[in-house]
Amino acid sequence: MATQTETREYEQAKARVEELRSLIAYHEHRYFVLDSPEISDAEFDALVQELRALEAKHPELITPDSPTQRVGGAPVETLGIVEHRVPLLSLANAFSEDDLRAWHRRVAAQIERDDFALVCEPKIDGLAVALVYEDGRLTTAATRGDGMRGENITQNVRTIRSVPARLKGSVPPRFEVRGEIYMTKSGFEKLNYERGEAGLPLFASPRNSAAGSVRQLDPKVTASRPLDIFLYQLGWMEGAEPPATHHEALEWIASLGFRVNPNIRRFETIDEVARFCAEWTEKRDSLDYEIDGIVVKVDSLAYQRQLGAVGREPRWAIAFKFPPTQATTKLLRIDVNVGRTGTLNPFAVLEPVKIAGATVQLATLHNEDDIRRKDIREGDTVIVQRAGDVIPQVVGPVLSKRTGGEKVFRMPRKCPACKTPVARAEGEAMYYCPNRQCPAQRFRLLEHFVGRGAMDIDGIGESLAAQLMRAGLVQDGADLYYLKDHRDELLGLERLGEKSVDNLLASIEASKRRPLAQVIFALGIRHVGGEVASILANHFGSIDALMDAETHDIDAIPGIGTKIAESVREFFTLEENRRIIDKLRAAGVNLREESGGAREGPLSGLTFVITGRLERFSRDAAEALVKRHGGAAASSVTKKTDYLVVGAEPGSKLAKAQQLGTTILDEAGFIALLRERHIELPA
DNA sequence: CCGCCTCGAGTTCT
DNA sequence: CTCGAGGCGG
Repeated sequence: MATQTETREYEQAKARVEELRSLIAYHEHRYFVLDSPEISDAEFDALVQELRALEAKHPELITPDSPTQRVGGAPVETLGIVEHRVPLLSLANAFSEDDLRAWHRRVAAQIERDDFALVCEPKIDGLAVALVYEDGRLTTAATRGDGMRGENITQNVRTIRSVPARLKGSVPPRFEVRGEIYMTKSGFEKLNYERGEAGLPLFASPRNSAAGSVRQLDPKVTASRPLDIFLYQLGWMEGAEPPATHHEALEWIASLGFRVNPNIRRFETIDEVARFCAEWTEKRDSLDYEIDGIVVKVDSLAYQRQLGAVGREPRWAIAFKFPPTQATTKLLRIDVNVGRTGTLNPFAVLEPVKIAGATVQLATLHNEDDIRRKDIREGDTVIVQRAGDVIPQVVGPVLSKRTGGEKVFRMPRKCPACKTPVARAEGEAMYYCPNRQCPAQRFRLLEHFVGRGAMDIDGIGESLAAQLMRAGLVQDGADLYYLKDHRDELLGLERLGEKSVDNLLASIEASKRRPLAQVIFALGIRHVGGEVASILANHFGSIDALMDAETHDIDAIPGIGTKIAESVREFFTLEENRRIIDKLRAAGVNLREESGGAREGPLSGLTFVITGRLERFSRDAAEALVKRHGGAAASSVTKKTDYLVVGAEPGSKLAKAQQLGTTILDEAGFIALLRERHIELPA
């Protein structure tokens, strides 16, 4: 009978649907929580597709916790209100180590002992949520709200892939876990970039972005946002004995398949806690999510009960807050610099503001498109931060502080230095001053010529370079080699006595023996940096051979394409540039490759990236050492990187390497590796 | 033609 | 450190 066949098919489908759901749940856990997938993305997608097809055929098998429902249900009119069974408290803040130790003393006094354990957790800058599970299924997710009542965001939280919709094994019939929903920095950047392209208003920060995403009425919007979650506390539970300590509770939460932050540590003393806080103050930027402090909690739940709360703040926990690396200040105006290649570089002139220990007054703004994308206007109140704790950066305007008197920036039509009309090449982001005689360009070119990696002449900085040009003593780098005939004029310059003139002339003299690659680099040919200069020097062996080369001769070299070849060719066809070469030659500057450097060595085939500050040698010296022994030194971490060598205060490269699973060496490890391969270290 | 990998260029502050 | 752009393989 037909019905019998149908029933059998239905039973089979039902069984397969169940199986697929548990398979998918398992692999999602491997991928999103443990970060170690067992199957490829394509294989995973195939499982989801199969489930989707079965559900389409048998809609009655669809349940709200099915992984296919993660893309989001129907939009709602408004988010409902949820009453928290146990209020979500806020935390007292500690702004210094003293505050932290004072808190510890108060706790010790109240429980009458000082040998209690503490748990430290990075304080994620996101959105606090409470998740309620009944019979192993997620039934309610709510925002913190005012601590007593929050908004119902269950539909939206179901779209976050690392939140288990159903728990495995035997679990208490009802319990609540608490955590923080956040957006990764990389996800935020990508999202904002896409919003900019689509002409949508930008989010100010990953935190804002996460909050906005979670409070969407349409879960499909939430599903499209790169959200994730860390759980950090057991709210309440029924029908089972709760653990005795906070860290055991965390272990239990992790064992259920929730994501728990891997950087949580348990300590016995406040000294260790203080050290932990200090460490993270330094390396907070190495994570791909924002943290604004460290939460310190008393581990024992019995002590926690004994300590209780004052008002809305528990006495058993405190938030150690990092000094802010972001601040708001006024953007006074946008000025424009001219680079050595003629590029016009806009930068922000800010009302001075202290950020992370330094007073920031200037910040680069890259180009006109970037300013427009971020909608930054002159007169705006802006958020400023120090990327990697160093380089100041304008994040964006504070729209609520707009008065209407702000001015939209427009790139000047004429070069600010020489008044030549500027041009913007088709499809390029930068404006150029096309005038090769532009004084600003010549000045930057001279600075480049004497700089490190180029002719490396000590004693010429910004001010002396400017004076030499203003006095008419130097027009280009080659003129430096004729300064010895103008001793008297040199002595007439500011802050230049007999002794400094001698030193200056000596270092100019010494620079005549730089290798060919550095001379080529010093010329400042567009698209020719240190790397390309080195390739050209190796290939041609002398300036003369390079000067006489045709475009196709240069183009044929691996690593060199048409753009570079044309740029080199154009440089040497210009009379003024050939004259510079003549002057260098007449002065006795080395214009040929001294000797072919040994390329093979014990590090052949290995690629190193060096980041942070090393103790034993400068980064340049370390890179030179690697290259001298056949290795390659790259500037950014990719799949091809074999070793990341990490010094003090590393930046974002460390996170990238951890993400890719690159082997990470500290300085001692690096030195050990060199010794192992019998490489002598410089004195 | 697209996406990945490298390199080039400009930059801050102490 | 950042972004943009050149080179090149798929």
